[in-house]
Amino acid sequence: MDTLLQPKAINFKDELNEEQYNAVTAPIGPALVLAGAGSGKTRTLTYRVAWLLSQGVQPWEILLLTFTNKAAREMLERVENLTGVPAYKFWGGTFHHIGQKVLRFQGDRIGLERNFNIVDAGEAESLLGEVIRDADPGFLKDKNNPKARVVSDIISYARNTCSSCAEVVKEKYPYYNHLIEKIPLFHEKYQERKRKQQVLDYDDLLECFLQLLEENEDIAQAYQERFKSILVDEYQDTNLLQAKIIDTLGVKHRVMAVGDDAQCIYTWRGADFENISTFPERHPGTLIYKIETNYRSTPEILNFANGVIDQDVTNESYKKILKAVRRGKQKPYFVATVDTRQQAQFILKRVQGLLDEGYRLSDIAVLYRAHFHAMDLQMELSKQGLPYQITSGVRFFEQAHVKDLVSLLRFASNPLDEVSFIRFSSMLPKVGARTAAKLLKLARDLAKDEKVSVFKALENDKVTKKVPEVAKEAWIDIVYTLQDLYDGMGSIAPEKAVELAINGWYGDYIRNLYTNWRSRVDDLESLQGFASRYDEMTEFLSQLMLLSSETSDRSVELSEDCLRLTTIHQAKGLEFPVVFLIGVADNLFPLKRAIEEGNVDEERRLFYVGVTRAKDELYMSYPRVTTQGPPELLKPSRFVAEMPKDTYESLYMGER
DNA sequence: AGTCGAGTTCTTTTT
DNA sequence: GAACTCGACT
Repeated sequence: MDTLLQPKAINFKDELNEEQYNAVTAPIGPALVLAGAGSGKTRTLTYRVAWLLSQGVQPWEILLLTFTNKAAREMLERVENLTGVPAYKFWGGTFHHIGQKVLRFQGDRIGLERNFNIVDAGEAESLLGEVIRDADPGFLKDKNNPKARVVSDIISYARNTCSSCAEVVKEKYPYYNHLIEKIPLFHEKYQERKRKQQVLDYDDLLECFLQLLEENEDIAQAYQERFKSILVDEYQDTNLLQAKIIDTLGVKHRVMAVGDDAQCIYTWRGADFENISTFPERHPGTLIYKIETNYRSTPEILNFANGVIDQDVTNESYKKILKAVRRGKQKPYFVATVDTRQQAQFILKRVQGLLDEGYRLSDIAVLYRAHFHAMDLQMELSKQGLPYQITSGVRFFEQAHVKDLVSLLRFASNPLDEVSFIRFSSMLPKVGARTAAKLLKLARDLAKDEKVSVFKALENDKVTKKVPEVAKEAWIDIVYTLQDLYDGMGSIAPEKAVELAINGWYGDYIRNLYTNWRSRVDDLESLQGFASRYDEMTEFLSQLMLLSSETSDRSVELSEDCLRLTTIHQAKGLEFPVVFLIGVADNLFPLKRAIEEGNVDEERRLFYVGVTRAKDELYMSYPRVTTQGPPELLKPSRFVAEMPKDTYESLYMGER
């Protein structure tokens, strides 16, 4: 009977090693899979899904939670290839994505409208800034007080760790102890303000999700019954809030958590690998599976990696030693260069050598701790005309012109969203946040009195006469665009809406504002292309806000074969035949700030993640002098210095 | 009161 | 390069 539903016959025993096979075929029930780097974690998860299907579990009864959008996409793609079951049939995505989806349907139970908007970190910060200015006008002017950014960090950390702002201040920001009353107050006002505007920040997507489940027994039960199996990837990087969501959803003891405590690199966002060690207590009957065979790297690289993580003393709970199966080649290189320019030249030269040996550019990745470490390298690459793809700080959807345009759509979709209103209004001459807020209030009052929509009220004389003279013409144009968008909100597709907005006032505006308006219009057109993938406005807008990993690398899209530059955080889960780790010096990696704050162990785990991305060859390098800021002499990173000398090979460039 | 432009400083990691 | 500050201008 169960063979009827089995889409493709898979011989699990033949295609997996014993460790993987045991985890994949674990009985349905709570399970913890401790999978070391390069041990085939994704493969295990993919086959687990296939195995569940073979046991008669339906795709929509499986929930797959990942940490990034990319991971979710890749995983489901592999499942589709393996089983033939299309990816969309599963519930899969980031915690934020799933939270958004559930809240869209059932958020009304906790006071959310269906068309709530999502604000990104920057918008959340400026909203908080406004709240603070309202509650305490002098606060941000005082240099001794934290900036809105820092207050935002404190609040966010508290929310993600399910603790109070007061506790976070006490433990992580003792020098702000005198603000221990104020910050919770800001927090409270901030929550109110968001709710009033029907906007959610990233943390809300998790927090409200949990709240919904906790306060509504029937909804919680429905999901608990629905999901026969919940798979969680990168479990070591979940925070307490996420762990609670999983525990609530998986109360029927059906969670399989997959992770590696040695790769926990998100504690700054509240991740807590204790979630792993206490998992068996919270899920009685948990079976534990260890996968330690590494298929990725050469023994030399693994030996080095094992040594790196061995120095981490905080983390003894589930010690793993990765076992290599590959044959050796050569030890990792550690190269000292004179400065960042020479470091760049070294990489270019070595890349050329690798190409001669038969590697392709796409086999090679350059990894670093922070984006700005790669600045010189970028310049050198451009100069030499070597194609590269960088997943850089500024992401496609975060570019100003994209956000400007989207703010029109967002306001049309949710007219309570003041953040968006202020954004597009501020583009007008002589209009800033204050004037915009005033105009909106005026229009709202008017709409209420005369029982018309806000969009109609915006064109009323009483409002327009408060618009600065120079901005009047543009104002009317915007209002018409908004009205068109609003009228079509229920009926027109997102693609059409984007088109409407581009052809309206905004299209003219950027042509006059930017000299490179051509490429900006191109961006907006690709946004339109992206919109065509969605039928519903709210879905499209949410995706925009949650898909930050979509990058703005239009210059290289043409050539597939190019060098990859990324931060280690973004390289998590990826592998490359050849890896260059740059900036491997104390104060760069580990970062100065991390040393000062005593977070070296997290940096070490991050270093470990970087090292274990490499399959065949690993090059670590550092500049002896940095000219970023005041010139400074750098020493080799302690992560390398503390290693036995015979685990790597030192090279020296330039004069001593 | 609020906007604008010039000049200055400092860059972590992500949903 | 962006985010901030400061002083001038409307």
